[in-house]
Amino acid sequence: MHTTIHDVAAHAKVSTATVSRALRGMPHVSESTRARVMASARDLNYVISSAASGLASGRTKTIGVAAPFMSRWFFGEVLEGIEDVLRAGDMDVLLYNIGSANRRGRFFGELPMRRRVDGLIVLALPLSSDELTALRPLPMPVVLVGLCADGFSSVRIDDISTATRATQHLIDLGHQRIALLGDSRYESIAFRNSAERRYGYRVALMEAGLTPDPALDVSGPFGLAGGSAAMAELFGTDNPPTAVFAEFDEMAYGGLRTLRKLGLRVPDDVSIIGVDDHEMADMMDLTTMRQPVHDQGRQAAQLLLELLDERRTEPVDIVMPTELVVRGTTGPTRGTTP
Amino acid sequence: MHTTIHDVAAHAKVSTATVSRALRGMPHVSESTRARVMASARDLNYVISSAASGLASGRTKTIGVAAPFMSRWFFGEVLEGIEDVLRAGDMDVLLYNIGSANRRGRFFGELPMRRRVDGLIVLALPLSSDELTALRPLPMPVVLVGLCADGFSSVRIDDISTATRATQHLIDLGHQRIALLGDSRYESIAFRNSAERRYGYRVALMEAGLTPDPALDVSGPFGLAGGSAAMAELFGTDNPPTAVFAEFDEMAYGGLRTLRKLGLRVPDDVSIIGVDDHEMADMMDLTTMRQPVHDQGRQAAQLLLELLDERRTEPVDIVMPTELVVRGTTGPTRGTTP
DNA sequence: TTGAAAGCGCTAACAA
DNA sequence: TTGTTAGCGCTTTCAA
Repeated sequence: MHTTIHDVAAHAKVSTATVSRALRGMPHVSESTRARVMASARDLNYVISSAASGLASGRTKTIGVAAPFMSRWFFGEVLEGIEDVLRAGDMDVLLYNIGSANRRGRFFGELPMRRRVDGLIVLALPLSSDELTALRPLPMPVVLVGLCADGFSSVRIDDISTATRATQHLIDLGHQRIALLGDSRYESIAFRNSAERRYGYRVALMEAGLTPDPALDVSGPFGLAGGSAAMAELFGTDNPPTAVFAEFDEMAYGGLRTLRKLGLRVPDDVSIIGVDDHEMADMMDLTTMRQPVHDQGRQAAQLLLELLDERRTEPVDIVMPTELVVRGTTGPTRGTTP
Repeated sequence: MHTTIHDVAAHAKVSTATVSRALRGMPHVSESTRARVMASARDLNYVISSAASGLASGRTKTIGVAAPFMSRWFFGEVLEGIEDVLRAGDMDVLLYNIGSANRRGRFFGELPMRRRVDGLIVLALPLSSDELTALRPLPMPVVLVGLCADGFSSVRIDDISTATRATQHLIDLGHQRIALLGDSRYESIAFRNSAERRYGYRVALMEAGLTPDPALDVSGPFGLAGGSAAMAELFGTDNPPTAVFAEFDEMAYGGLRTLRKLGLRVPDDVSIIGVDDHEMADMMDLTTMRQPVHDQGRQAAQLLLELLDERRTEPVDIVMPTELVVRGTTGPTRGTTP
């Protein structure tokens, strides 16, 4: 059927043990033997059986990536970064979509990846403490992306200071009534990103001597529609804001649509700033806090590789920088600038 | 270390063969035995070793998904559909990013997925005939998404008629000078989507008695920037079009940006239509030909499962419907409507 | 530096 | 319906 290590061994006139050693680049194989083995492998079009190799060695050369969605920009970018680094490290990537409550329950309840992967990357998922507890005894390195938790390695941005700087940008432009447009989905289990961005927003207000107005704190389900609805809520009141900090660019887009429909001009009537520097932000001329997304994926994968070969043994929390990108959706208030 | 099938067998007081049968839902196991085995497995927190199972059975319960990018909207949507169906069929998804020439060469040259997966889905990738030839002898079912080729199963839309209908929509509005804004990347190896969309555009023009003007056939690399540049090229001439058919929504967005920068109004000065109904199309108020993306992923996975358990043995070419979605970027020409 | 041989944890005949 | 047993194709001692 398939060429096996035996075929290669016979062809190269060595034992299967030597083939195994030669092909994996292990020491104590003479150069001439190694060359002969590699040539045989190539000639016979040999591919290792990962099942056999995994069974014998206990290593799968595969890492799992778990995420609550696959179709969102953030995921694709991070995944690409992860795949890049892992493939270069000769690892495969196995996907776990744990978007639905069902899937998610199974994933943390049964931990079906246990014998399937050598390591795990968990993506931008708000984790309950039960879920973290489930993950802790896993006999493999785990890296979180977009969040952090005690005892786990992680790669993320500083959501608090990012939100503070975004809000500060609006304050610097003279705005006083600044709304928060947030993601409502995970309020119950305290989605860190969202909770921290909200916190950072409040910090900026307080530092400027402004009092957060609960009426200016609105949220909707993540995405364009949620942003759209939340913005409509803000402008359904008689004392709307002059500026809005949206927790995610994609929600800002939805907000922009609502503003346009209401006939409000941006930034003349309302300023808006997001977070991400999403691929369409430039197109939408959206002022935003840029975060390195692709690189977070690369870093996470790199970290996992280091954890795997024990170049690193202690968990680390890698915080990547964010950057204010000023575009056309933020400007001075009408009130303060003549 | 880990609980194995032996532990479960001992605990349930049966042989490992019976455990294997019971857990896999095979026939000829008494209900009481099956229940006992399942209880033991649960009690012992047993997870099968896919390596051992794969080695013994020859099946990996994994399918590979190869794509030239991970970070694009189309990929994420399709992937989500694929993952959904496969996970329900108890299959894992392994990722192969073959975006770079390097990766791509290795993938088709070595076929590293040979012993790793039971089936393969190839995504929206223009395949050279050499690459198709490399794929053909694979001893596993292969399903193509977004393209089709002799002897392979596929799921796609009819690019030709989709382009024809898009162009027809512009013609119906009275336009005569209609440009094509295309993807230049794969011209050399005849990227089907692009080539067929271009062909469909020409068909519509000819049928309407219009002569395709080479000056109105522009292209740039896929994406916002490419669309932007191609549109600039169109309006750098002294006889620009009154309407533009963009092969992809994402290129239409880029085109829209250029039009806005040039101070041209849409649709008063220029109409534009895309293909996809990308997630932002509604936001951008873009008229487009909608294609079912998530569903193409689901269908492809479904097809693969059927091929795997031999409910289906012959390749099929599934063509999914597209639909004109009229929004605000297309309207009558100024010339023809007073 | 190389080889012989004992598993790794399952599945699949075959037998009972 | 259940058990026995021989592999599946590697890796990894241990010896040579």
